Amino acid sequence: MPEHRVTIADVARAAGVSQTAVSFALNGRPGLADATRAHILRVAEEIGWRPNASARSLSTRRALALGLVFNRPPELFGADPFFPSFIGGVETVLAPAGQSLVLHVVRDDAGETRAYRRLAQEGVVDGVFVTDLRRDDPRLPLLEDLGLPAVTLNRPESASPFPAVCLDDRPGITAAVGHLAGLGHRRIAHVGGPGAFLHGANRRAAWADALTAHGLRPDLYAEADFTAAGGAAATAGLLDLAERPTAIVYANDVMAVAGLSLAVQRGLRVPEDLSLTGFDDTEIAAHLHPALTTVRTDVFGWGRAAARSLLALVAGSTVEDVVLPPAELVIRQSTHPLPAPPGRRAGPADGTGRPHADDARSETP
Amino acid sequence: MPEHRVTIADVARAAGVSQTAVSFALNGRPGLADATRAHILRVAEEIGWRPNASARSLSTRRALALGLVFNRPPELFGADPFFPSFIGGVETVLAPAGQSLVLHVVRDDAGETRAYRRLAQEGVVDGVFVTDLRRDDPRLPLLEDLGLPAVTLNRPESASPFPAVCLDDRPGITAAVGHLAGLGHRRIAHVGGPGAFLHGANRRAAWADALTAHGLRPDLYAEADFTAAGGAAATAGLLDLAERPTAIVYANDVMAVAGLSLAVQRGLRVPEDLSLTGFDDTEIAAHLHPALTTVRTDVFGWGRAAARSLLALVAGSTVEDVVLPPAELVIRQSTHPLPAPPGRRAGPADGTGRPHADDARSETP
DNA sequence: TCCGCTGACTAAAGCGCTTCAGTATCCCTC
DNA sequence: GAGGGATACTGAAGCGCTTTAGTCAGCGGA
Repeated sequence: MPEHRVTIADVARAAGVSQTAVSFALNGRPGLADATRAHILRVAEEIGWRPNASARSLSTRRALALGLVFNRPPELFGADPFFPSFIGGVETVLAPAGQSLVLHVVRDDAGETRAYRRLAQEGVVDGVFVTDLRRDDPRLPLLEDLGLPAVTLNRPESASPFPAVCLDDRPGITAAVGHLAGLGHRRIAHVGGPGAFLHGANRRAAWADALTAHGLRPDLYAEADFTAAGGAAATAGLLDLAERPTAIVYANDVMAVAGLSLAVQRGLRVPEDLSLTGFDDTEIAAHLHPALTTVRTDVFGWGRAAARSLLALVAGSTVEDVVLPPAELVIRQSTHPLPAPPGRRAGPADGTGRPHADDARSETP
Repeated sequence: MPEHRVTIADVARAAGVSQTAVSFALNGRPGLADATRAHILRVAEEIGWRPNASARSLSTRRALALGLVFNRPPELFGADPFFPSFIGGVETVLAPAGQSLVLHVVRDDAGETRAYRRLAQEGVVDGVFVTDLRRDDPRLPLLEDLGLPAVTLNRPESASPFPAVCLDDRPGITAAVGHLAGLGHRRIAHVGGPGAFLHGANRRAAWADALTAHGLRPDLYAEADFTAAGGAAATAGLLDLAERPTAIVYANDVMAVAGLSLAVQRGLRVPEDLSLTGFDDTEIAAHLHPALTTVRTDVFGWGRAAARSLLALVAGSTVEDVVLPPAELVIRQSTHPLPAPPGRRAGPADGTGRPHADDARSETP
C-alpha cells in the first residue's frame, strides 16, 4: 500500500519511460509503439495509478465538471418531479464521460448570479445547464458575458448564443384541450404556472390557442405557482365563478391533485361534474382516484440530451439545436364527457353543492 | 479587459510585492503589515482577481467540494421529497463556505461503488454524505478503506468510524400510533418501506413497538417500496384481509396518497371507515381531501447540520454526533375516531363494498 | 560595537498533470 | 551514401496556487 498518491512519475519510473510517454499512453494519444503503450497501461494498473482531478484540470484548464444552478423557492423543491429526473438523465452521460455534476441551489436571483459568477470565474465548471427559462432571462447575457458555455432547455424568446435542447410542452396541452373539447366541454379553464417562466407562459399560450382553435374563448385562466397551495387557491377561484368551468387543465400534477381534492371537498364529483388534467405524469398520477389524465414528458431523456449537447459544446464542437419528441397526453379517468345539457344553464350543478349521492363512479382501472 | 486569467502573479506585479505576500494577504495569514495587506487586497479587487479552484485544489490537496451519491431506482426519484430538501439545506452552508456539491446519481450498487471510488481516488471531493443507510451497509467499509471522510445520516447499526447526524423518525410513528389508538383504533396496520433501508426498518419497529405498548399485536404489516404503485398494492393486500385494518400508518406520503385513493375507489370513506397517516409532510399533504395526517421531519435542517459536520470533519476537527429534534406528528383530517362498536365484528363495512351513499364527509379545513 | 532577535517580506520549489520542442533512430529514396 | 521523413520517445516548462526556507532591515541589550 503506497503511502503517497501514485503519480504519473511513479508510473514512468516503474515502466522505465518518460512522463510524457505515460501521459500519452493514458490519454490514448498517437506516437507510441503499441507494445510500449500496453506496457505502460499494465504498469499503471498494477501500481494502482488514478488520475488526479485537480492536476488534470489545472493543466488542461478544464474543470471536467458541468454545473446546474437551481433557483427556486424551497417549497417548490420537494414537489417538483423535474429536477431529480433531469439530473438522473444528465448523470447517465456524465458518469461514463468521467465528468462531475456540480449543483447549486439558490433561493433568489442575487444568489443565482453569485453562483454563476463563481462557477465561471473560479473555473469550477466548464459549462452549465440553463433550466426554467424566464422571459428576458438575465442569465443569458450574464453567461455570455462570463464566457461560460451553456445549453438552454428550450429556446428562449430572444436570440440566444447558446444551443438549445427542446422538448415542446405545447402539443400535450393542445391534446388535453382537444380531448376535453371532444368530450363536449366548452368551459375549459387553465391553472397556469408563473407567467415569468417560459414554460408557464407556453402552456398557457398553448391552452389559449387550442381553445381559440375550437372556437372557444380562453377566458377562464388563473395563474398559480406550481405549488399545491397555489393550485388549490386558483381552483377555488375558478369554482367560485358564476359560471364555473366544467374542465380544468393544470400546468402540473401537483396543482391538479390539489385542485382535485378541493373539488371533491366541495362536493363535486370528479370526473362527472368536473374534468381535470395534469402535467408531468408523476408516479402518483396513475394511482389517484380517479387516475389523473395528464401530460407526459421524457424529462430523463431531456437530461440525457442536454448533457450530450453541453459536453460536445465544451469540447469545442459546434452544436445544433436538438428537438426531442414533444409532450404527449396520457388519458386516464379524470376526464369525462360533459353530460348532454338538460337545461344546463340554470342547473344547481355549479358551486358548492353537497355530494350527489353515489352514481356510477365506474372505472375499473 | 484582460485577455488571460488574472493570476496571483498579476496581482503581485501590480501591487509591487511577491506572490507569497499576495497569497498571505488573500488567505488572511499573519506576517504582513496591515497597510501592505490592505493594499494588496485593494489591488486584487481592482484588477479583478478570482481564485482558481483547480490550482488551489492542487496545492492544498483539497477538492473544496463535498459529494453526494444517490443510489435509487429512477422511479423513486421524482416522488421523493427528501433529496431536494436535503440538498437545499446542504447548500445553505456550502455556498458561504465556498465549497461545491458534487452529485452522482446511480442506479445500482456497482455504480455506487464506482462513484465513491472515483470521488475518493481522483480527489474530486473531500468527503461525502451517506444517506439512506442500509443494514450492513457496504459503503461504510468501502469509505473507510478509501479513507474518505463521511458523515452518516443517523447512526448505523454496527459500529461506524464516521460521525452521525441523527434525526429520529420513530417518535413520529409512535405518536401516529398513539393518536390512532387514542381514537379507539385497534387494528392499526403499517405499510413500510423496504426493510433493507434502515429508515424503513426503524419506522416498522417503531410501529410495532408502539402497538405492543398499547397492548396490540403488530401483525398487520405490508412491506412496500415507497412508490405509489407499491403503496397501492400493499394497501390492497391489507384491505383484502378478512378483518381489514381500521387505520393504516404509512412510511411515506406518496404511499399514503396511493392508499387513500385506493380506499376511496373501493368505496371506503376516509377517514370515517379508514384512518390514514403519512410520513414526510410533503406540500400536497395539507391540500388533499381529506388533508393528510402525517409526520414532519426537518429535512432541510438535516442537510444543514450534516453539511456543517462534514465541513468540520474534512477540516480536521473531531466531530461529535449531532442529534436533531425528532420527527413530529401533524394531525389533520385523515384520522378519525373509530365509531363505537355496534357489533363491529360482523359488520359489512369491510372490503370492497360500493360507496355508502353520501353522509357527512364534513371537515371545513 | 556587535550580537541576536523579531517583524516584514521574498525566492523558489512543489502539487500532478499536459504539452512544446526537441533528439535519436530507422528506413526509404535518388 | 547523403538527404529527408516518419516514428518513437524524452526533457523541461508551465498551469496558478501554497508553503518552506530563507533574506534583510531595524532595534534593543550587553
